[in-house]
Amino acid sequence: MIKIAIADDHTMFVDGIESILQKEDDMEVVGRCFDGEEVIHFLKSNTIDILLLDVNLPKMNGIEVCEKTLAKYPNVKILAISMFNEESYVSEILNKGALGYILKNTGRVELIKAIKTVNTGKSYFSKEVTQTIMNGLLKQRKKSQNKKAFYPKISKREKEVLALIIQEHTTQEIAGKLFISLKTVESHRSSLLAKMNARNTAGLVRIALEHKMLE
Amino acid sequence: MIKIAIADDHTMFVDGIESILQKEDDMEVVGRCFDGEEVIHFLKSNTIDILLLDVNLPKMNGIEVCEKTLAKYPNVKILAISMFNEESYVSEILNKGALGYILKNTGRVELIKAIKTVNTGKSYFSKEVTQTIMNGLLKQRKKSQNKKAFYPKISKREKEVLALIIQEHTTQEIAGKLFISLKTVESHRSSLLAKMNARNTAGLVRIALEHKMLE
DNA sequence: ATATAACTAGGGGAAACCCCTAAAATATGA
DNA sequence: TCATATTTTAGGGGTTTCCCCTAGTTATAT
Repeated sequence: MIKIAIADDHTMFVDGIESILQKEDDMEVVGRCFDGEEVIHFLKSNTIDILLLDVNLPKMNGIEVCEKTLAKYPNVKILAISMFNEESYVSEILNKGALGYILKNTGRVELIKAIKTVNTGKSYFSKEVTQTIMNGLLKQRKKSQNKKAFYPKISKREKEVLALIIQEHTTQEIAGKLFISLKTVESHRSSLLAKMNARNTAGLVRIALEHKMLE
Repeated sequence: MIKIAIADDHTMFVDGIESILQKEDDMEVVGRCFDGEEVIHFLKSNTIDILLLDVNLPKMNGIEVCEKTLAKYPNVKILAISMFNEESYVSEILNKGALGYILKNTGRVELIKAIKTVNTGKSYFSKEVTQTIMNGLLKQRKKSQNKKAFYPKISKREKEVLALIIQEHTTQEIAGKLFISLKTVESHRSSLLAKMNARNTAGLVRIALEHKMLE
C-alpha cells in the first residue's frame, strides 16, 4: 500500500486528487495539507511514501518544504505539482531533491503512472515539463560553449600549471613536480593571469572552472 | 529548399534516408559522406543547411566532425543520428553544438519532423534520447546535492567575504567594501580556509564553486 | 627565414598566509 | 534565563606566496 499525502492550498484540487486515488486499491491518501508549515508538522507524527507537493504553497513554498522534508525524511518521494511550467520552478525543486514534476492539467491515468514510477525511486516528468527542462539545458550548453571559445589559447605547460594551482598546490610544489624553477612557475602564472584576464589566483580558478578549461 | 548532407558509413542507411527525403519536395540531399574527413572536405566547396551526422564514423568520429564543422560553419544545423542511446555520446555531441539527436530506428515521419524542427534552429530529441538525457541530469543533481550538504556551516559574513574573493577582489578592497579592517578580513579568510579544508585561495574558490556555496 | 609564441628564470615589492591573542556582539541550548 | 559557543571584530609579527617587470633561449608556424 502506497501512503500518500497531498499538499495544496486549493481544497477542490485536493478533493479531486483524493477521489482519483480512492479508486486505486494500492494507494491510500493519509494526509491533506493546505500550507507548507502543515506539511512539516504532519510528518512529525505520520509516515508516508509519497508527497504530492504543490510548488506554490502559502506560508512556506514548495521548494522550501521539499528541502526541509528530505533533510529529515530522505525516504519520502516527492512528486511536485504545479500550474506553471516555469523552468526556474522546475529546476529549483529538482535541485532540492524532488523526484518528479507534473502539471495540474495532468489526467488521472498519467497521475497514477507518475505516482507509481516515483514510488519505485525513479523520476517522472510530464512531457511538457521534459521539454522545458531540455530547453533550459540547451541554453546552458550554448552559454558555456560561447564562453569556452573565448579563451582557447593556453599553452600545454600553462595548462599543467593551471591544473596544479586548482588542485591547491603552491608555486613551490608545482616547481618541484614539473622540475622547473620556482621563478618559471611564477612566470607561467603571470601569463595565465594575462591571458585569462584575471586579477589574481581567485579569478584564475573561477574562470578556469567556469569555462571548463581543463580536461 | 532545405539542403541536406548525410554522413554515415553504411551505404544502405544513407540510401534509405535519401529515398525518404526525395519524397519531400522542400528537401534536397546535396551530399553523401562515408567518413568524417569526407565531411570536412565536402563542406569546403558546398553549402548546406542541415548535416545528418552519424556519431560513429570512421577516420574521424561524429563528435570531432561536429566540433570542426561548427567552428567553421556555425550556421550549419547538425542532427546527430546513432544506433546507441548512450548518455556519454548524447551529452558529448550536444556539448559540441549539435541541435538534435535521434536514433537509427526512427521512422520516416519522425525523421522529417526532426529535420524541420532543427532547420528552424530549435532542438529535437526522440523520446528515448530525452529520457536518457534526463536520467543523466538527475544523476548530476544528486551528486551536487550530496556535496552541498557537506560544508554548510559558513557564517553570513564569511559568505560575503567569500563572494568578494571569488569576484577577484583583494583583501584590502573587501575591507573597504564591508567597512571593516584589513585584519578582520584576513581573519575571515583564515576561518574560511579552515572550515572549507582548503590550503589556499585557489582551493577556496574551487570548493566554493564546486559546492555552489554562494547564492 | 623570420616573426610569434612558449618556456625558462631572476629581482623587487606587495599581498596573502599563518601563528598568536582578544574583546564585544549574537546565538544557542539546557 | 544564564552559561556556553559562535560570530564578528581587530591587531602583532614573521613567512611564504603572489604579482609585475625584464630578458634570454628554444620551438612553431607561416
